[in-house]
Amino acid sequence: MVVQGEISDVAALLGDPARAKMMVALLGGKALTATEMALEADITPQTASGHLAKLLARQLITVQKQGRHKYFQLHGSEVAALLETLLNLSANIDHSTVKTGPKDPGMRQARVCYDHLAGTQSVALRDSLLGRGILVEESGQLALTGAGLAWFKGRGVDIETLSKKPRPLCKNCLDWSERRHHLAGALGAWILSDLLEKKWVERDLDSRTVRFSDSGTRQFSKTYLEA
Amino acid sequence: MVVQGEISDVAALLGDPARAKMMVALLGGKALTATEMALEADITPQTASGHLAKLLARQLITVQKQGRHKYFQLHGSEVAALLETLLNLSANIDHSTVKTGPKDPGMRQARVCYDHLAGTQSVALRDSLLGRGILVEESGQLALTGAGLAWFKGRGVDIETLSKKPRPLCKNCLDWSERRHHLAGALGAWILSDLLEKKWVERDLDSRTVRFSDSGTRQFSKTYLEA
DNA sequence: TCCATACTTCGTTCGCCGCCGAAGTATGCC
DNA sequence: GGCATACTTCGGCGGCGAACGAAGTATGGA
Repeated sequence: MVVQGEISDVAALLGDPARAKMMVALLGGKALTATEMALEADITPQTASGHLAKLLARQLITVQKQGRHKYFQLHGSEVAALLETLLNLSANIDHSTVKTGPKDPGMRQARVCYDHLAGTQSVALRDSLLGRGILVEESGQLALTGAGLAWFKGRGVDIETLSKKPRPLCKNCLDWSERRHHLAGALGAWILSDLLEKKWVERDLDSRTVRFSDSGTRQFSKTYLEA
Repeated sequence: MVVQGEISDVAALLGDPARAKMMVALLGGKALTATEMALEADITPQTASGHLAKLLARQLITVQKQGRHKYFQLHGSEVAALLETLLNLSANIDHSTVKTGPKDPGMRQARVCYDHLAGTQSVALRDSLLGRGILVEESGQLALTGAGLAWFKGRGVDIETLSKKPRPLCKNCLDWSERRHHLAGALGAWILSDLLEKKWVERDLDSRTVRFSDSGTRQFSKTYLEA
């Protein structure tokens, strides 16, 4: 009996189309039930149940039981990062002819990437923050400047608390559709939750798409995009 | 016929134990021939040939033909990063009881991680550079300081040239055996090649292990580890 | 020219695993 | 209690694909 975890075991779990679909569905960040994921992957609940048991055994996902429902989530951002890497690598194939990313224009424009925003809007956001000296990029790494610290504090962000988390504050994340970096990390996560709380954007019920309201677009643009 | 690359296709390639072994063998950074990899994975050459064709089709590896030999390598550091992530995730399983990393003490101490150094020595290296103000870490991101720039220039590193490459200069890379970060990126790669060129370390012929010579240990310690 | 070596292609076997139907357990609502 | 819903377990079917033997194609050296 093999005790040591083999790299092929983990990869094989993601190598099944149904399981992969289920995992990508979880990339949306929402906790999903077993039946929801079964629908997502076009399989019966009992098949999904088997898959979920395997994913749990390898600790790629976590469960929370709530009455007769079981809510599944990705096991931390490490697993999410693995999925992102896979998405980018699989999109890279034959990059001369194949259009990258989703076809849905709404999803191209703005979608959830585990816990932060992705899509054209989010690439524009990163560009703007860099252009205004709120963020700097040094040898491929993002960092908050002193001016940026003040700026975010003025917007009500508790940077000290965010910094204490065991994850980078700012992080580049390669955008699946845009092929450019957008802002991830604790700060990226904060911005998304802030947008949701302020109701500038609204999550689609059954996809990763997020929709900007009319006033949300205006306010987002004024706050984050205009110099 | 599916044109768009599916994430499960890539994962499935790494999901086969034989193929996974072949890919991990390439993590050593050396180009290998088909038969060498067949030996590594305990399969016959014709089976390996089939695997390699599939890996090539998905552009996870590259070939270079040289006479009757074919030399295979990983297709860039993106693929290497994917393998690293998988290694770490699979080692994470049952972390309460399972010893992580390799059993070979030499390999624990120093080994090659695609193009840079890994193992206890390399973790010590990063700690020392941070402690001496040559590198700084800001919200999980490594960066070279002004003092560090001067220090590396004094050691003959052409930082300008290194910075021009489309990859981060300094990068944290989670160490498989140590579970702590070591130094990766263009600078990490430069240090390894410098150690090899100066003959302070020598690569093992058929593993990822690198061995420090007696004088190499002394000089490495004096140069990089002592304040 | 002849042989050895490196790699590939083809055909066959065989085991694993994803899948569903049917039946079983837990939970909540009326 | 009775019924619906969510999830699980079991058993058997079916197909994909990894593996090797055998034979075929390049390359290099004697």
